[in-house]
Amino acid sequence: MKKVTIHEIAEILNIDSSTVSRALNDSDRVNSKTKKKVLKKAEELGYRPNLLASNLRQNKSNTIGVVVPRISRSFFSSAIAGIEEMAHNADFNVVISQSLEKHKREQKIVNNLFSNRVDGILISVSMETETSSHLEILERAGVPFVFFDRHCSDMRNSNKVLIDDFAGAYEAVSHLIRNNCKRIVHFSGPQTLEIYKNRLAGYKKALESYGIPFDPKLVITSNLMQEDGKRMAGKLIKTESAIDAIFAANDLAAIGAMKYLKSIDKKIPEDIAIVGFSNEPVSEMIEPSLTTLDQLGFEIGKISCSLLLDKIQVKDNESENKTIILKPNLIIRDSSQKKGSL
Amino acid sequence: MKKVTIHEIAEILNIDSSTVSRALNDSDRVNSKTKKKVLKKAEELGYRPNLLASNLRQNKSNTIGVVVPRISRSFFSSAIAGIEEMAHNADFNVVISQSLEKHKREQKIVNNLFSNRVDGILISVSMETETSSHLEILERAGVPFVFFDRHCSDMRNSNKVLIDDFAGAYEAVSHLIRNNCKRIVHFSGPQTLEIYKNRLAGYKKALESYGIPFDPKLVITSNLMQEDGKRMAGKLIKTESAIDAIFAANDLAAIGAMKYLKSIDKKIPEDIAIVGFSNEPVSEMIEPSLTTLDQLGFEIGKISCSLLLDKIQVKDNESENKTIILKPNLIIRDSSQKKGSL
DNA sequence: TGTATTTATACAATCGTTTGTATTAAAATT
DNA sequence: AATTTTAATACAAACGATTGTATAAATACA
Repeated sequence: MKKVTIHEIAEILNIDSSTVSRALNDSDRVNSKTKKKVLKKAEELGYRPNLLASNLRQNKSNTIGVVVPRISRSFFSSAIAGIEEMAHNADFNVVISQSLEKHKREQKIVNNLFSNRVDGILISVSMETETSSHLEILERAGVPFVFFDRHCSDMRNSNKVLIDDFAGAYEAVSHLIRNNCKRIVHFSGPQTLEIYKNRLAGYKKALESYGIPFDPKLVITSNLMQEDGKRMAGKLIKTESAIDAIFAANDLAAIGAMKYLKSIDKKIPEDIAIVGFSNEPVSEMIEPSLTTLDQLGFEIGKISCSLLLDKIQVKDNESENKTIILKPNLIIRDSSQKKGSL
Repeated sequence: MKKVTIHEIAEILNIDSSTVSRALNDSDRVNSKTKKKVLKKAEELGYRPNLLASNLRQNKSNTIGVVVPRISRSFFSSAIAGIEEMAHNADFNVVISQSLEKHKREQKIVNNLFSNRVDGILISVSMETETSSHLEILERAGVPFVFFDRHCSDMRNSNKVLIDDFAGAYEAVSHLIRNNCKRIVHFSGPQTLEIYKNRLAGYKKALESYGIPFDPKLVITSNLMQEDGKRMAGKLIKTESAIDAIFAANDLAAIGAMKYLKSIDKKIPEDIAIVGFSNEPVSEMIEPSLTTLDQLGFEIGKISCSLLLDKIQVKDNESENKTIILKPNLIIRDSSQKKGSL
């Protein structure tokens, strides 16, 4: 019923607890016969080390904390898979928390991770997060952290692994243009988030490159839920009859639009071509399958974790901060390829 | 750079650390003026309690551990959402781990949670897990745990919150029959798993209730991937031309079948009605939207967490173990309702 | 005024480890 | 045989909080 400690083992074997500790940690300061006795007794009693005590003493936890907006989003669960693979290889534990896009919860989580003395933190901030003040505590105490995908732009000097949203958007829109689309709508997200700003910028740049004038009426901002996609598509069809493509800043909004357009008998991609962003699993299941940008979740997870582990291991805490940028992959499916195009 | 402790605060204010501790915990044994001084200084120095030390001393962590096969499965992420809601209300923290369906990893996770002295554990076991031996350590030390959805059937007496797969399948098939379906195919899963056995049994029972003879040729077992669904549908169309409905033991296989049937111009639900199982998000996004059984992930999460919190709070550890069984909800969508039926 | 009570704080032990230093006995070296 | 070295273990102080008990000063009561 009570939890077994090294002291009990020590008492039973009539040796000191420090010897038991060293035996369990396979130190060469203890005789191999004693080691065997200790190991046997520990096994027998079902001994499990108290990591609270151990971590407290050693001032490290061999654990990294991960903070994401939602674990259910495919990009984030893939990233977590990558993080766990890398961390477990290095014999680190991983604890996962989700902010549910709330800044308050994110703040609480960071404080809690810090209070539990994790060795480092990987974070992708919530939509509500505008400043990095809740991370100051980490800087002050020298706890290394790495942003992935979403970062705090007010923090001039930080470690981050990002997706090149600009390049992704540019490629997506270029693809649409090469498929003979001329009036291309962009569904954009909250402009507080860097990523949506960059996707919008990539959209504009692509238009410019191909000599298509930018029309602000074709950019609509929302929270990019499926319902938003439907609603926005509905509004557009009424006011802008000539549109021939939609580039949505996420898949959900793209799918919402697609459903609405199908319901009013628009053909996709013949009448209106659609491209999403994120490569959610659903994007290849719907019909027509959705062209989208894969954000390399697993890859990002691995890379950012490896960067964090580097920071943790070199205690030289003034090592240069790093920014790594990955280009998303355009996955071309059926929703964007008008026949007769190249 | 160094982490702030109560001792530093004590030294600066020239008081004892025990007073600082009591001040921070708002004890009435310390003068309100002193409290204010302490709080102000703590804030100023960016003090954050060391929970390793605090939990060690108090022999509790206010944390519950959650073990699931994969966080990316919608059912599990919903369950986690339910767990977190309930836990946070009760001021408990939640740490999430995924076994990735590996028994070895599950074992490691359980040991690690125990070593970190979580107050209780919620677990849905991996596909590979056949016995409960890796949970003995919890029983021995009196750490309460609750199974949800998937449990260890070798453990005679345990706390668990389960889905009534039999009833769900029965309801799904009854629904098809009431929609004038007579030759109903069942896509079943690995018979090693309780859940698939029960779904098959529910299917049989429904047929029996409505006086439809059971035909073993209409039951096909696979791993229920999307490809399996396609393949099985293809085979069936060739050999059993009279079929008018499919009840698949998961959504993926149902969607695979649906895609194949659409590709050969079968009308759904007019020619063939389809029902899935699990209510994956994609099931309402595809067309026609898929009738399926919702497994009440959020609900299960809340209920099992509440059960666990009860066990944690009554230290009387010989309180009766509980089994709670929830009936899944049939979500009727477009894929199963033949027109002209009731 | 002297004693009892209250209030505010200090002291010290504790949680379960780890780890530097001290101790003792045995082995190796001279 | 005397001394040094090595090996194996014991002792004790940490890590940072909590908490029971002791103490001192201030207030209340007689």
